[in-house]
Amino acid sequence: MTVLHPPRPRRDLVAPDVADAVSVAQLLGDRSRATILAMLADGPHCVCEFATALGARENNVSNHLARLREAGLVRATRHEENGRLLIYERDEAAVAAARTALSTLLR
Amino acid sequence: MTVLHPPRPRRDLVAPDVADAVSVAQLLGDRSRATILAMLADGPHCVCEFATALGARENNVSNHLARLREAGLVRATRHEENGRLLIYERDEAAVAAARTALSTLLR
DNA sequence: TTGACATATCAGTCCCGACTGAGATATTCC
DNA sequence: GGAATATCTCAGTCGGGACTGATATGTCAA
Repeated sequence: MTVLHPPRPRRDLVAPDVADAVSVAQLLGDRSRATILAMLADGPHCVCEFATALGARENNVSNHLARLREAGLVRATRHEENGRLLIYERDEAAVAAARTALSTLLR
Repeated sequence: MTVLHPPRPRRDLVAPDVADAVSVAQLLGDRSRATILAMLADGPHCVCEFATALGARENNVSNHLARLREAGLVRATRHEENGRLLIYERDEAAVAAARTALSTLLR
């Protein structure tokens, strides 16, 4: 398997734009946020469920959810019967876009 | 669109294992490493080509390549005609596994 | 209305990881 | 052999981001 490459390095290569994929990867690069997104794959959950599953404090989890919210990957609604609970669910369009960005980067 | 969720939070949820996807995401969460992987999508390159394309110093790029090497995503071989050059190429199997891990996380 | 529950916000601390500078190793050319 | 090129390694610095502690906001129940 011969490696094809000019004997003289090219100095005119331009770096592709990877900004979108990088910002998504930064979000997924934290265990708490990755776990949250994985748990949301099979339905919505409230903050305290993430906290107990992760063994993390709720304000900590809340911070991570804020990051995911600002990125548009999740959204929050109040529970209809128990209004104390904030129910988080994935924004499937945004998640699909994130998946595409990462897949494209590794294409 | 009604949110389905029990009025009492579940305390028995177990966090899924996301370790593989997280470590891949941590690698992609840096602009330099993401750019390197993207550039490698269309053929091998040497360190100095990444450095010029990124506007980064070569020892810096070398550090990022070491991280990618340790993760098994890339490998290095000497150039046949110009042995001073180290040619990096992607390990397509490892890249495919990384893509799968991320896609599964966002499934 | 008071208290408990669920979550958010904010300031402060701390640690990991990206970058720098310097020096070492490997290869080619003269 | 010695100079030049290409890359690596390592110690040190610095900033961003994750966590903590405390407090604020909103909701329900008695």
